[in-house]
Amino acid sequence: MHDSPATDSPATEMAATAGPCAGIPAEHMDFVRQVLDRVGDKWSMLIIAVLEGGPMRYTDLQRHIPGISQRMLTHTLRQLTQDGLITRTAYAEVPPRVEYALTPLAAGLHEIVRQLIGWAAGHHDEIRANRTRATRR
Amino acid sequence: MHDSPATDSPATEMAATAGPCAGIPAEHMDFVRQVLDRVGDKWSMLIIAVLEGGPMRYTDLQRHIPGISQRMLTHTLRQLTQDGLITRTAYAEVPPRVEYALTPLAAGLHEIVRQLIGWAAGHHDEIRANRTRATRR
DNA sequence: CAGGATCCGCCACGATACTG
DNA sequence: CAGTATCGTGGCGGATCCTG
Repeated sequence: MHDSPATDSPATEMAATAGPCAGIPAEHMDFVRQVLDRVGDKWSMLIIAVLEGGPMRYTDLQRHIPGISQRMLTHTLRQLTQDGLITRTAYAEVPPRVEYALTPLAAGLHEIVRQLIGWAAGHHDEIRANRTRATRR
Repeated sequence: MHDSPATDSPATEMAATAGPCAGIPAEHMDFVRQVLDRVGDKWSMLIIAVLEGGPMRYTDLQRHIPGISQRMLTHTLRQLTQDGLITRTAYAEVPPRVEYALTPLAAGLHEIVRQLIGWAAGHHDEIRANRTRATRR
């Protein structure tokens, strides 16, 4: 990265400025990648999806998400909380109780991801066909 | 992967049916995950973004995407071609020439991802603030 | 020029055991 | 109940060499 915008090789035709995303400066790239990674993460979206049904406790989350381990649950929960996508509320009671809930920020993200899922579902058969087609080669 | 046993022990109470996404059957889950993985992939979206500027050759792609290795370029290109997101056209010439181009299918996906990027850019500072705030802890 | 094959480091993820 | 700590492993991704 770090392509000099103005003073680069004169012979080479530049496309990095206009190519990549038609306006996304390279400085934002790493950040966008972080968001994409979070979305592409195996559990993040699952947790958000589950949380859509209302606030939930640690153990409940674990019970509602079949394959997840404590480590990953805690880890993902941390990341999401850190990003401000969910809130963590701990009640100082005799039996410790902690509830996780979505923030409005998460709603916007989830909405977009929902579109993505819709797209995936819509072109499911199409991609499926292409994929099995290549299997034969 | 391979997280969904589907037919598990009868004694275990199932939550996967109603919990996860309030309408997304578990059967589609694995497929949706595959799409999300592809989106969250480090290079896929970069390649698609670069290809938006028109068809491009192997070496050109390599030159336009700073950190990518041949292995990953070839690998990702394969996957995308296999999914029908891009097309591979090889010209039988003395200096071998291969061009990659986007399919209309990719346009739809890229459009959604663009929204995602827009969202990321829009809430960039917000997330950034939350993140640095947690750094102090 | 476009890629296949191979080796390897790294870390994301999972399973287990322990704690406040 | 809600985590933390530690260890082991798989595979993702990079570097390098070689081929059609």
